[in-house]
Amino acid sequence: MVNREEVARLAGVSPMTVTRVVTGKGYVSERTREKVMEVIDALGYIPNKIAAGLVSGKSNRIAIVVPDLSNPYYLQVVGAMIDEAKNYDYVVSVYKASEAELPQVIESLISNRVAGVVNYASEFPKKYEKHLNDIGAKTIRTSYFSGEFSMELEYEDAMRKAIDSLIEKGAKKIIFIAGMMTEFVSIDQRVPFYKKYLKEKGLEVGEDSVVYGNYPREEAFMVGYNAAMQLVKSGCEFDAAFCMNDMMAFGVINGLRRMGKRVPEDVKVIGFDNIQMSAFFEPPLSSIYVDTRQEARFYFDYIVGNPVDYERKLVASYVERKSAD
Amino acid sequence: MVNREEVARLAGVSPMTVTRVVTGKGYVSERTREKVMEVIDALGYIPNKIAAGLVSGKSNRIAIVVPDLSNPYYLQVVGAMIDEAKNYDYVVSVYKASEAELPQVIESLISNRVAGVVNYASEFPKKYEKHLNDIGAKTIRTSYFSGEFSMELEYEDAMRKAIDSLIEKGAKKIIFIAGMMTEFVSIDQRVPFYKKYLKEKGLEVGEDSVVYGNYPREEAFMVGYNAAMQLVKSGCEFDAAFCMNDMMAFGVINGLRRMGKRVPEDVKVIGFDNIQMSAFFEPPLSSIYVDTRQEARFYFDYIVGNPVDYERKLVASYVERKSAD
DNA sequence: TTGAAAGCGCTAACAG
DNA sequence: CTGTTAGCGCTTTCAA
Repeated sequence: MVNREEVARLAGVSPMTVTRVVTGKGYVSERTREKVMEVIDALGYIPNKIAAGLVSGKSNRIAIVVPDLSNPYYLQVVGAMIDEAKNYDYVVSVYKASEAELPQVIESLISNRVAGVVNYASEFPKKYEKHLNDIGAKTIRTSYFSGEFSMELEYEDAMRKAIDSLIEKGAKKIIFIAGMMTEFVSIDQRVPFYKKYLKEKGLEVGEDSVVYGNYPREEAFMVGYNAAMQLVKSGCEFDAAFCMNDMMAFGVINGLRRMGKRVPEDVKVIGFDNIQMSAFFEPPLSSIYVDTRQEARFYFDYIVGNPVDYERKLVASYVERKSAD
Repeated sequence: MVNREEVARLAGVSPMTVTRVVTGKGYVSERTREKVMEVIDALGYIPNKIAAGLVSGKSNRIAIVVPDLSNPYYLQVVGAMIDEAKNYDYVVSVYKASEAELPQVIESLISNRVAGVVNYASEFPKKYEKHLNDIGAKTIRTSYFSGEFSMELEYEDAMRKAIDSLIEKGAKKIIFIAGMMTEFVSIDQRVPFYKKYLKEKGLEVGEDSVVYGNYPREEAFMVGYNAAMQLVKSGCEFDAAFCMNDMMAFGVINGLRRMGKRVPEDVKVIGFDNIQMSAFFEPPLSSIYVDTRQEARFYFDYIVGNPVDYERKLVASYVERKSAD
């Protein structure tokens, strides 16, 4: 493999000059730069970033850890991160990790000196806090779990609109299909707000109003599907369901259908995330969402240390479609 | 950041001994090993793989490059690769790259000394062949494009079954929605076989029998959606459609519906990949697929250099569901 | 079974 | 504007 030294020799300069040309840092005369570039092209020299990273202690890698690759929402975020990363010559790696696997993944990230970690999987193990700090990695727990990277997520307005609309259309018993284990949901602001607002509106909120589940250990779709079947079998008389994400909502709709219920006639369904498919599903799915591109941009600005001149706040919107009509 | 030297000092051994304990290579007495492990745990020492990689010239990273993150099929493969990777302590990074972006991505992979690249995006630029070879990276172009990593993909049997079934149910004009640009499809074996077998069966195969498109520049779903609308608008009298992948098929079904056609009554639709959703879509989608886990296993065996004692051949299956009934 | 020396390819810091 | 020196933290190789 051709290295800096070889380039330097052929170009008749010192290795350091080659570095200057390659990194674009420091002064190099136009003539020298051209000469060096020629040699680089001729030899097909590709700098070894491993070595560079060793010295500088930095890498240009950003990791994004998700619990469930079958959920298009994460991929939307990943996609947005990747697009954003191109502007800064960063590279995004995706990891799938359950809560149990997270430590192993984090350790690997530390070994590899990532520049930043966006973690949708679960809490960062406390144990690695110092390490992550030592290597200067910026950590972000997804906003759903109000993390160390503070960004305000304004869901309440959108949820209010959604619930108002359901009530207006005659909904009496609105279920929240959280689909996750209790511990997960407990850090999320949506369930508490749902309860609060329903009470405010004088609607019934019972023990059975929130359905927990096995997500992300199980795939969102299946969680929703099974939840809906269970719910109907148990004789619960609900006429609307909020789902923690769109994939879950698709599962719920299919589960309901399987049990002979019609959406939206018998049960109205609303999801979160507004993934692309939602507009095309049958029936088109109502959903609440925040702008993924924006979300990615926030994360990125934080990780690369861009000066932030805007308010760190994401406001959710409600999109009504046939599934809640 | 605590390093090998510090561990060595506290454990009263040489740095080299620490390395031996950490890597598990070379002889260390049980007593020494225990002592070292204690210090490692106490200090929370995490080896720096960047440095290790620099010396050894190897990494434990495998890259997988896809053209379209919104296509669940790729994610299924990615998921399978990740699961497989765990058995070998490898890490999988995912990259999204259009044909134009591929060189940049490959260059980055070379700079970072990846151990292997699974490339679904497009052809490897010839230019980097030598580099990839120099760093010992195993390259795999996806099997769809009969790549340098030879693995036989047996689609014909499944396609034959699918087409037979369509004909049996009265299909007269079967369209193939390739959805990709011509150059892409030209390396794929499916379109030629489709044409050949249709002729064999005495069915009409005209200019308009294969629909090309903008995938992966555009998302599969949208490509399918638009293709279906166009097709109907153009007055084409087709009664069945093969789609290059399931997401495209979903798009097609929704496009048809939009134009007032019923699936499967007016048009029968079959996809490729058999992603999880397909079983739950309305109507459930017929599909042709190969076993993703197996595919991932093959790739992995090749990359890590496992001895291969099985035939490198993947046989596709046809799953019939309501969309083609 | 353990240790010492050499160096991977690069950047940082300083000197010219 | 360009070069020199000194490592980054680890593995490889050889010697004890």
